[in-house]
Amino acid sequence: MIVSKIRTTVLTALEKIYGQPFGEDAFQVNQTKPEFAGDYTVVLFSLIKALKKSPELLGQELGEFLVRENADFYSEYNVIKGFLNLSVVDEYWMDIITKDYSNTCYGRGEQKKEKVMVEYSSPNTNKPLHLGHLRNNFLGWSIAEILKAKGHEVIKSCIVNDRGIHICKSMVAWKWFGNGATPATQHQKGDHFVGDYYVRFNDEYKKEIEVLVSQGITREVAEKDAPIMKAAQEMLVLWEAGDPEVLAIWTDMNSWVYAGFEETYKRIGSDFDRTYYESQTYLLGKRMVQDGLEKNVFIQKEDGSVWIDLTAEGLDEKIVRRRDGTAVYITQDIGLAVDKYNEYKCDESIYVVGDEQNYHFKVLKLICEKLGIASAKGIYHLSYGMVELPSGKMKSREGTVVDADELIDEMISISASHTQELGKVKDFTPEELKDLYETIGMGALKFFLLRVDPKKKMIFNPEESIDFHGFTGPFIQYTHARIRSILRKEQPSTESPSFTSLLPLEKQLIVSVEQFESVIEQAAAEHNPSVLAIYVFNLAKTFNSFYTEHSVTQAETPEKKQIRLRLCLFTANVIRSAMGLLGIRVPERM
RNA sequence: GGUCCCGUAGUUCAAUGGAUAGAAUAGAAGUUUCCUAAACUUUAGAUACAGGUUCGAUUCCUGUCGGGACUACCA
Repeated sequence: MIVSKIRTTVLTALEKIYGQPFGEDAFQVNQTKPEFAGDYTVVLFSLIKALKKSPELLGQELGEFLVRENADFYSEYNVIKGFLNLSVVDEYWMDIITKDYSNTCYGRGEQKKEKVMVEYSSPNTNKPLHLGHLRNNFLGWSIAEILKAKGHEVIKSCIVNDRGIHICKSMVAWKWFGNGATPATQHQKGDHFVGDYYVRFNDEYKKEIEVLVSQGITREVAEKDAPIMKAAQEMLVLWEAGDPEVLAIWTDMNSWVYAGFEETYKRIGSDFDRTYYESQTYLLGKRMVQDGLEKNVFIQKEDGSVWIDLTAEGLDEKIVRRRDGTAVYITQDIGLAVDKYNEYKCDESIYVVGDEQNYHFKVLKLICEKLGIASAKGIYHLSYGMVELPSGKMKSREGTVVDADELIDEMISISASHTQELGKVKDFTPEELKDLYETIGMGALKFFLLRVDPKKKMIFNPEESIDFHGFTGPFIQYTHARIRSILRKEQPSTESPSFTSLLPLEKQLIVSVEQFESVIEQAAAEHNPSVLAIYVFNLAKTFNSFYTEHSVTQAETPEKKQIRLRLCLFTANVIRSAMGLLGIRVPERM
């Protein structure tokens, strides 16, 4: 990577000129702003105290030394205030083009020893997926791929939250109001079918509370005593006791949901190496609670409920087992952490879960540490912001959600109508068209959700459809299609072209292409796919400027043509590769 | 009440303490006998407010105002 090469030469120079060693991060190396001459810039301010030099003098001495001692690498320098701008010789860039223009694995790292688990998606089996889940799925999948590209061994996992009081809620509603209906009888996708009963439960629950309140009961008591809520709680106890009738309903309803999920996962490209089920991890969790009780990590209250006291850590008391002996959410997460470690012994275990659960994961990590679970220190909560509507948070219970299946359908149909309007692919077969519409529609959707820093909450306005122009997936896909169109006409020859100096836009393009490796590194280190999205957009933009300004097939000279053909192939490879890390396909034509 | 997060162009997003705060979109004006105009070029437009730290603050600290999350025997 060029930045580390520059860093090394500067460190060597500082040592040789001033006899002072500096650390790796003693100064910054940035790309030079376009309004100044140079490729990369060394920021000198951080060095002036230690060297007792003015920034201008330091810059002059350093620049002069670098250009003299590394004449095969630096061509010239200039100093403006505390900024040393360095130009790299064209031969260096030509060399990269010659060496890697057809390398489809360009920028990917060496195999490392680290083993990482990425848990993502983690659906509840009581409702269909919505836009928030899509952000989770796209992020988790992308981060796993980015870590693979960095060279890590990655296991994608999924915990299905298939038990618990929330599942019992939809089960009770189905039992009371379903009259034996099934997705087949209602011609409905299974996850949507079950989700409707979850909503029905909450509607009935609210009604019951109002009735009780009107009878003079306080709201707090009413919320506890509402018959439908009691029924759900009783059902959970029966479920944990293995009651055959309850288990039968549970098995049926879950299988309906799974069928629905499978369809959606297939469309969005989510896949898992290992799927865990909460119904199988909660027992281990309960054993760990028992274990912790004996170790005095947990305390039991008079009513039988079990807690952990985290007030010394600045947190509260947290329940880990209910009064009636049933497991809560965190109980199974403790069991799962143990399970995962025993099975894979990963160095790091990443949980892709929304930031509303920051507290939960703080607690989980603390509990695991206190219980002496080996994997505790490797637990990393990749906390992402919620997707909100202009009116605020989406709530499944209140039906204010953007349904994943509907949104995907809409994106694909918009991409179809755009494509038809432009009429560039009239010779495509119906199958090819279907594939193209999906590639573009999903590309727009995935890019939309991944281009934003995961940590930040984002706003989605359902009134305005997701864009297909500008900073979008289709913009980049289109750039790729244009390049492929050139390459269908002509391929770069395998003979090395003779050296020609690079024009500014050619230079800009190869500089951008070269950054791919360091961008992967940054994305992996920050667990942040958005840096890749921003990068690949800028690369495409740079290519489009180049494309408008310079003809490839009609280049000024045969040498120029060869260089440009290579730049085209190189750029197309990096675009495909970068988009691949975001889970987005790029078409040959569009 | 306690803990934490966020306030950047009309809008949606950028900016490891660094140069004149970048993009996209919406607005205005242009570009197609020439490799795909889902493109390109030009233009106008923003750091909530008040202090502090320093060579330098969107970034760090304090306060004010505004918004949000968590603090469930929900998951």
